[in-house]
Amino acid sequence: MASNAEAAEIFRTIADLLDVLGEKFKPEAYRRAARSIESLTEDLAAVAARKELRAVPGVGEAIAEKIEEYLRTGTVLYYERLKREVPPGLVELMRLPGLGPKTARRFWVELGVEGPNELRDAIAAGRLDGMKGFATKKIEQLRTALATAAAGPARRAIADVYPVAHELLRTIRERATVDRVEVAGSFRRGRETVGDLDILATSKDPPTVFEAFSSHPLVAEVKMRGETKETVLLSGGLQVDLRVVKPEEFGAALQYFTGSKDHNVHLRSLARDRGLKVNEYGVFRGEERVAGASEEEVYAALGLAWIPPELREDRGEIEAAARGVVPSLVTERDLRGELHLHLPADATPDTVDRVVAEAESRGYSYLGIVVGGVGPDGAPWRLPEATRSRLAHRPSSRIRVLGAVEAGSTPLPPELSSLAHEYRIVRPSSSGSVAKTPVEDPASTVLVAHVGSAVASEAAGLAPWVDFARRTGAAIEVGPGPERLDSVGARQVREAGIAVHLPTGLGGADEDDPTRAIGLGFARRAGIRADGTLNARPVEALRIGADGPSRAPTGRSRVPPRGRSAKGRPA
DNA sequence: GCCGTTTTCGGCCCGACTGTTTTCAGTCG
Repeated sequence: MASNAEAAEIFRTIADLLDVLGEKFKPEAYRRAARSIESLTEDLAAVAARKELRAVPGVGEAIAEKIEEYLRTGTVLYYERLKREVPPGLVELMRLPGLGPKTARRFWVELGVEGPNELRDAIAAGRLDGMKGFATKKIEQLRTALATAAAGPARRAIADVYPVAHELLRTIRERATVDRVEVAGSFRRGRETVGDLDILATSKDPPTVFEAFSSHPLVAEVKMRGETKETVLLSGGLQVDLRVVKPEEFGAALQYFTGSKDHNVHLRSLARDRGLKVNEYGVFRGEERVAGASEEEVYAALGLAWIPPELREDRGEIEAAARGVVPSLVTERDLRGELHLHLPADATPDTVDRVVAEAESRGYSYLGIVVGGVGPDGAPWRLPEATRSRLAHRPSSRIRVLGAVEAGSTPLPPELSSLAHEYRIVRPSSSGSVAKTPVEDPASTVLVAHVGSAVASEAAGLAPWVDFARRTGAAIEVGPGPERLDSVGARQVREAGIAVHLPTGLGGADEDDPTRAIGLGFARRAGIRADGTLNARPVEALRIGADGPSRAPTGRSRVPPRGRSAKGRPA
């Protein structure tokens, strides 16, 4: 079964194999194509059918042909040939830390070593002794690399890393003399996974920053320490880089270390064309620094509007910024409420008061609380009577509370019922009464939550949900966790003209709860704006079937079909 | 192998750090 992920993997392996063979520029070309293919929102076969493969960034004539060959036959002859030519173990060797293509090739050619096990044997037999460039320290380094090779997955979910990142930031701020501290890298770009953390600081007293950082209890090992940079491993194995730069360099450094690599490469070649040079210290014309203190300044020096980190993937954002048409993405300030709040099963009236107060303090104007539905065991459930009563008879506040009823109220279309958990119906507590029975009016379906992990990750799996949302006017939820949409799914939804719902993390356990920030990041990576976000709309614009059919015409006239709002405007 | 409001050929980001070097190559991000 052909898939984008498999095609990307083939091209990535081709790149590795070409690396071992000593090719200079081809490997990067294949890697770039692999990255592009991975981030596509539709299946390669569909792109190929429209004859638009060449429009994918990094895909030219040769790679387009190989993609077509893959779609036709399930493999690529060039790839098969390379695999016969180069022992597969060499790719594994290259993935060891500190061991790159040049060294892997030398081991292969000079020692006949074809993989990690043979390298281990060669070291034990002393066959590296006397080899040029390999003294005791280097050999020791290889030994540890081989011993720790069977480590966990290289990239981690951003939700797992988020609390760690904030803990480190907090410690540095409290215990060192710093002016600014930020996390850069793919964390700042809001990617679904991060390989490591890049922390950036400015300080009048850099040693105190390194000291506060490396003495943190989470730090297990200092791997490397220079004058401006330190690399450590946390006890969980996560690598964290800390750099301390001068204030006048902070913007340039933040830009540089936020990436992505493709974005930076593009930016630098643009700079070269204009007689400028960009590095992590600033933008330079000859010896003269023309920008560097802020990111805005750096982009402006290149004739570009500032680009939000989430868009920096070299997918056309630089061209857009050159024309001054960077989309204004949804922000935290745009959110006006929450439509998918679960209270604990034993929620008391006090619980209700607390979340309402929290929503009020955030400046929200509505709160959709799930009052009943079908539980995980398939049985119907409801909030306790006292709690529902509290929802219905609250002291007055600016917050309008809506009662939400989960799946089982309106039949799921047959093609979805096996896939997913639920979609949602929200109904206002107008006249003070929270809905006690499911609403059957299809006009009141406002939200699809939990499309499920298998669905969220594949374009084809999401298609029935997109159709469903189009028919019913529902929005689809984006955010962390296996059952919400990631940024790739979110982009597909936006391109279909469907709105998203962003979780707010209301009632979350602590302030480091990453739900809201991560959901926003995914949505922003997908290019979603406030007008494509259901819970950025005023309560009057939600499609809530409150007062029966008589209100329908008015309701419809006030509520733009969701399909139109996110579409039809330049993204 | 890709790409192009200076190019269809000749470029392809750039600096820090390490280990091994007596001036630098390899790796990494």
